[in-house]
Amino acid sequence: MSYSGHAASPKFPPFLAAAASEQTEKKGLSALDTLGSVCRFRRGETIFGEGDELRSSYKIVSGAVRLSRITEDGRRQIVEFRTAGDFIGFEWNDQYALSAEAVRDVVAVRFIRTRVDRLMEERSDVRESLVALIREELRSAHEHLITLGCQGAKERVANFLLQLARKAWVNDGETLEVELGRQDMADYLGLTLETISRTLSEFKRIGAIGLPKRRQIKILNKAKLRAQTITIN
Amino acid sequence: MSYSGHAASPKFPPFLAAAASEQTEKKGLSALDTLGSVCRFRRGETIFGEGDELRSSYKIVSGAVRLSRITEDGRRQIVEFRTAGDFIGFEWNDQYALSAEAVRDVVAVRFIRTRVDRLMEERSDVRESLVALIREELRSAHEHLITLGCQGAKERVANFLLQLARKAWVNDGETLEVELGRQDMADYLGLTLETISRTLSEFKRIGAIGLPKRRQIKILNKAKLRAQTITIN
DNA sequence: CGACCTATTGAGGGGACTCAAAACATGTGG
DNA sequence: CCACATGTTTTGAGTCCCCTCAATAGGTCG
Repeated sequence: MSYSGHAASPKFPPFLAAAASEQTEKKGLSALDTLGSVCRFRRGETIFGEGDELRSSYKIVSGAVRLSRITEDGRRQIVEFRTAGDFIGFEWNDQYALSAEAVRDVVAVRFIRTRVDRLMEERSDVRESLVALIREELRSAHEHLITLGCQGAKERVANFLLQLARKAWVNDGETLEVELGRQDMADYLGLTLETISRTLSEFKRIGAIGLPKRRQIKILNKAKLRAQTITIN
Repeated sequence: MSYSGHAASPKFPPFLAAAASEQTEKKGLSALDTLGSVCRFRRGETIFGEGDELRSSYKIVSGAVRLSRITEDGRRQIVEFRTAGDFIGFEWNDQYALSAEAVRDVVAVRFIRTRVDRLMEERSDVRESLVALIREELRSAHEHLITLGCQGAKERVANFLLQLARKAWVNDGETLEVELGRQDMADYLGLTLETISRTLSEFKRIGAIGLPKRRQIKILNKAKLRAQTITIN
């Protein structure tokens, strides 16, 4: 992802604006650009909570966010991770259906809901794009259902890594700069952190991945990983 | 569910029209009524297939439908069951993201997609209602993710039964006329049919449910069932 | 009645969980 | 810079839950 000429500039607001705008255009939502304001969240901070009144939505400029639900008895299911260029909080009406927390430091653009609603009424293209966003979320949830309903641990982890590699997590060539703890991966994949750890260790043993340091995963051999996603059964 | 005075009438089309209309109004989609045509599907019949071009959407008048995805290697995940009053095929654009099959004989109203689109452009209330439908689907998928990601077999089955009881499956007082095979329940809950069978047998043993005959489940004690949904952990 | 499909029940095995300890990172204050 | 405290990750041992395979029972339909 190139930030045109701004990457070298130390000035922050114009840099962010450029990055934000570039990302927004891709989803046909450049009309939003005029009504957002930049904001920041520290790692671990809550952006919004499940059940809270829905006042604002966000576009992520940098960092990563986890969207999750907690059951009454304290079990957590992470529904999705969102990264640079993704939108959060647009998929509901009155209140947030999921909690959003910063997995690592996040820069985002905040949109006041009432203004978004007004824009939606005026511009059918924005409306269409936002509905497309919800549809995409639904598609992704269906994919996730298959993971949790049909797959074994190795399949889940391997698919997850390949999924991350396709998204914005890739740093240089193949190193995933995943600022994700084992517990987060576990809660996303419906496993325990020990199972995640063991599975990653095994992938490392067979040379599919490398684990250079804490919270970094290097994809060494996609074919071997893909082989793990197939169960002979 | 009462069909006003028509229930006694043997004439079919007006009866169906009344039932259909009544159900549609509840979701703010009565404007659809004028452009639908009644159609039927036998048990097991495919209504539409995943990946097919999206030409029509449906409202279910009676019967039940399963929405599912099949993985390349043949595993099936049922995403949702839909019954009388529910809509299917409205949540996507170009092609169906899920397959729909009749679990038992289905009477439905078919809506040609192009006409629905035209109506949506004209009437913002219809548009709103259809987006609300997608949102509801998304909420339901999130609920399902928790089931598959966090719960044990007994919890899944117990919750499922209570869920059915809340929906349109109830016949008389408490007997669920579930025209669902064990395999369907298994594919919905991410279990095997043997586990479903064993779990139901145990619920029967403790007096929570009765299994009067094939494909009928009688809820005898909701409290006991609810107790099964809680794991002391 | 017999063929077929679905459901139940049993025995055994395996995969993921639980509990626990050790290894490793990261941050803090002396 | 080191010593220490804290939090995360890895690894091990043992258990349990659910799956697999297999046989039996029950229902339905010709």
